[in-house]
Amino acid sequence: MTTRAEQREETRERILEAARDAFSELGFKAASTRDIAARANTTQGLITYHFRTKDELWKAAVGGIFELLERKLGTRLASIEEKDPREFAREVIREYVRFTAAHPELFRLMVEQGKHDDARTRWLVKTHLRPMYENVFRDGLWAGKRNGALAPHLHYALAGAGSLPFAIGPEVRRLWGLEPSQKDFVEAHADVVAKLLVP
Amino acid sequence: MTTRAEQREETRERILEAARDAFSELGFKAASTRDIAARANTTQGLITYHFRTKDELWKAAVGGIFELLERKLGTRLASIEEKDPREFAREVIREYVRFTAAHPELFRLMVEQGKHDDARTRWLVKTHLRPMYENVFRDGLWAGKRNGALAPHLHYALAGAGSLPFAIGPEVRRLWGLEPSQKDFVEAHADVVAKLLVP
DNA sequence: CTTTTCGCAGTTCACTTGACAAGCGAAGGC
DNA sequence: GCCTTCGCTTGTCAAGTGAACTGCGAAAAG
Repeated sequence: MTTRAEQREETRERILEAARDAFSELGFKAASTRDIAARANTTQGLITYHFRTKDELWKAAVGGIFELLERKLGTRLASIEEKDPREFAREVIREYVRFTAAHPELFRLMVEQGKHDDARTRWLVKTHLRPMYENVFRDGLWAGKRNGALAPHLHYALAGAGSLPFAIGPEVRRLWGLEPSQKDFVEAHADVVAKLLVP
Repeated sequence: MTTRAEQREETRERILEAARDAFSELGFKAASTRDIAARANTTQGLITYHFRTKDELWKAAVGGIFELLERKLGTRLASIEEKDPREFAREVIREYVRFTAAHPELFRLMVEQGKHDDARTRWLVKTHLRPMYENVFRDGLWAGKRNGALAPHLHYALAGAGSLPFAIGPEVRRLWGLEPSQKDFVEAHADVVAKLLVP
C-alpha cells in the first residue's frame, strides 16, 4: 500500500537516476528524454509532467549527484584520524581517489560541462562547484596548507590525476588490459597519486 | 587559379577542421553534420559527398589530430638536449603540458571516447592510442625508466594532471578567474606537474 | 458514496537529424 | 570546341527530437 506521495517520489527518483546515467554517459544534448524514460521504465510524457523541460531535469539530476558527493566525501574526510600531518594529507587524497573511482560520473560531468561556457556551466559553478570547492577542498583537503598561487594547479593536478583512469574505464581496459574498478587498481592508483602530491 | 584537385583538398581540409572543433566540443552524437557544414561555410550534402557517412568523417577528423600530435610532440621531445637525466625528464613533461595546453581537443576526445566501449573507441585505441602510447610515451617519455606495474598509474596521472585545466578552460575562468591559455599559467602548471612527477 | 484530484500513458506537432538522389556548371581530357 | 567528369548545391525522406495536450483510472477528499 503506497500512498500517492510516496509513489510520486519513487518514480521521480527512478527518472533522476536514469537521467544521471544518461547525462554523464552521453552529455546533455545527446541524451534524449525518451532514452532516459526507457531506462527508468516509463514514457517520455512523464518526464515532461514531473520536470517540465529537459533543462530542469538536468539540473535536478546533476544537483542530486553533487549533494550526494558533498555529503559522502565530507563525512569520509571528517572520519580520518591520523596524527602525522603529511600522512594525514596522503590519506585524505587516497579517500578522494577511492571516491572518484566509485563515482566516475562526477569527473565526466565536470569535463563535459567545463568545456562550454553556457547557462548550464554558470549554474553548475555557482550552485555546486564553488561551494564544493570551498567546503570540501579549500577548508577540508588543503586545510591549513598555505599554498597560495599554487592552489589551482594542485587542485587540477589532483582532480585530473586521481580521476582520469576511472572516468575512461573502457579505454583502460582496451589499452592496458586492466580493470580499473578492481580494488587492487584503485588502491595502487590512490597510493601513487597520494605519494606524488605529498612526497 | 586553382586546379580541381587543389580545390577539392582545400574544402576537405576546411570540413575536417570544422569537424575537429565540433566533435571535440560537443561529442560525436551531439555534433550535427549540418552544424559542421555551417562552420566550414558549406552545406550538409557536401559532407556526405566527401566522406559518405558521419562515422567516416569522424575517423578522418580524429585521425588528423593524432597525426599532427605524433609529429609535433615527437619532434619536440627529440629536440630536448639536457644532460642531467632528472632534469631531462622534467623538461619532457613540461613539453607535454605545453602541448596539451595548445591542443586541448586531444584530452577532450580521449575522455569523450574513453567513456564508451563502442566501435569508435576500439578503432581509436587500435589505430592511434596504442601506437602513440608505444612511440611517444613508452619509448620517449618513460624511456629507460623501468617502472613496471606503476606505468599505467603514472601515465594517467601525467595525462590527467597535465591536461585537465586546459580541457575545461571555461570552468577555470569561472571558478578561479584565471586564464589558462596565458603563458604564465601554462608554464606554472607545467612546472608544478613536472616537479610532482620527478621530485 | 460522490466528486475531485492527479499520477501516468498515448498521441500529436513542429522541428532536427543523417543519408541519399537529381541536377547544375565549370574544369579538364580529347 | 565539344563532351565528359566531378565538385558542389538543392530537395527530399524516414527516423528521431523536445514539448504539449489529451484521456483514463484509481487514490484522495467531501
